[in-house]
Amino acid sequence: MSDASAAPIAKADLIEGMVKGLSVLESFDTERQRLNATLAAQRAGLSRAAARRHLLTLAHLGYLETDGSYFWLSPRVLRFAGSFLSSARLPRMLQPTLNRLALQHHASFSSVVLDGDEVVIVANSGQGFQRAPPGATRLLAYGLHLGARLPAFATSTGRVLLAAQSRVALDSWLRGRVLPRLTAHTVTGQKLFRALLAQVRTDDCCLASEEHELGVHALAVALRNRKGEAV
Amino acid sequence: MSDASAAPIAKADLIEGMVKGLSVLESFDTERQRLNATLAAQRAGLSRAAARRHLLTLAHLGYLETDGSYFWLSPRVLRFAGSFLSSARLPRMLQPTLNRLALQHHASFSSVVLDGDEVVIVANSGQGFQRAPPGATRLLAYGLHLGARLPAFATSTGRVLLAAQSRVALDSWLRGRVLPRLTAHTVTGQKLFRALLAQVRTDDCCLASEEHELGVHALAVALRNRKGEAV
DNA sequence: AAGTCTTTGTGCGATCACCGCGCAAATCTG
DNA sequence: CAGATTTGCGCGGTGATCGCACAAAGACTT
Repeated sequence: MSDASAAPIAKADLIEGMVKGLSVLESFDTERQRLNATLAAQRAGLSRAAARRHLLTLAHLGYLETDGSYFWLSPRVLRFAGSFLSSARLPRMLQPTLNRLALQHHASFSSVVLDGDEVVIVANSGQGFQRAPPGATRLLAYGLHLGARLPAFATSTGRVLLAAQSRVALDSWLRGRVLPRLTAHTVTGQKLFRALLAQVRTDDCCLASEEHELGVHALAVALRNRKGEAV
Repeated sequence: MSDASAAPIAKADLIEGMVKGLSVLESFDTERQRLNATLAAQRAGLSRAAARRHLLTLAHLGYLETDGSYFWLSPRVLRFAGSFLSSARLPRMLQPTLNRLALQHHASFSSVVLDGDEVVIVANSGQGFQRAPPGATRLLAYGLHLGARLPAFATSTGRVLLAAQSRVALDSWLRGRVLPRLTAHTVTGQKLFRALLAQVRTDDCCLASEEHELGVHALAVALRNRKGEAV
């Protein structure tokens, strides 16, 4: 979605079959993991017959598994993740460092990049160590696996990345965007948010306490290029 | 590829656009990470113009990034990995355990599943700890990130999974398969390999020493359902 | 248990999206 | 600077895809 129409390649000359197919594949998201043809159709926004054909094709190619009526993602989709992870130098270089940090501090560290409205975790280490310290507070709970996505504006890492954007890029990002109140502590007003980003720019780091989820505190610092680290 | 034609859904009624598109997306593999239109065309086996259109479409959808002539995977492909990881219970349940094991033993642990000829890493922990022990031998080197793929027959984990297959499934898997000699220690003969699997079945675990890569030793055990653990 | 209503699987014709060709522009090379 | 090679892209024909409609199966009601 978003604003790719502004790109110079807006020749509107796209392979429709693939657009539909990938939108079907994307309709398997975190909260809806098993779909039948009818559900996938309305999620992907196309007719039931078409959705069924696409599901069948994806299953045939091995990206989905099926019991005949329901479909779910197969491990084959990890092929893309594997290719990406081995190609992008960012996660490859950072992973050992993250592991060391996690080991030393008994906390979770992640590296994220911005993708549209959300941040994507591209490298990760440390969840599962929470039971080590006596507190046993289980800080970072679920869903922080690789590839997980969180709203950029409400996370410390996302704010660092947003603060690093150019003025115009940030303006277009904020244009018409609503900042939903995820918890009682979330900063929501655009004015307030801009001030917050300015603060992040001068501090070169960002602390977010329970703005995205209650009980979760996070601190992020920017890398010369880009990266975030979460506690 | 392979033999999916044996499936009951062999109605040969597939969405061709998506088949081509995904084969383009898959042509970005571990050893070829940046492609231009011409290269992608011959890798995916279609005409240059078609490949270009597919690349453009994928870039438009955000799965690829481009500088105008070359294309590479964007972090968005991790979306699928994220969805899969949050849907499959296997990696979700195992991750904390793997982390604990890695922390306690200063070694790497992975959980894998079988996908075609290869095993895919679905959960992982511990690489990067190699510098902790005095030896500093850096055992498990590169490429063992999530989604990485290794030939099943030459890895301890793959053999455990193969040994757990039914007789007929195993027969069809082995039919006409060549077991290339990856290192001087690789077991290659079909007869020998079958005997090896039988041994694995009785031992319920498998040790592989430098059969896939020199300097790498691995031990795998089966889970009630399925899983492997690598050192 | 039978009838009825909802949901799912699939064939068919019309439509239009895609393929490959070929040319022009750009880039590299000597 | 000219030749050789690669790349970008418009055009028309062709065949793949879409949505409809029907049939079968299941679910629910009374």
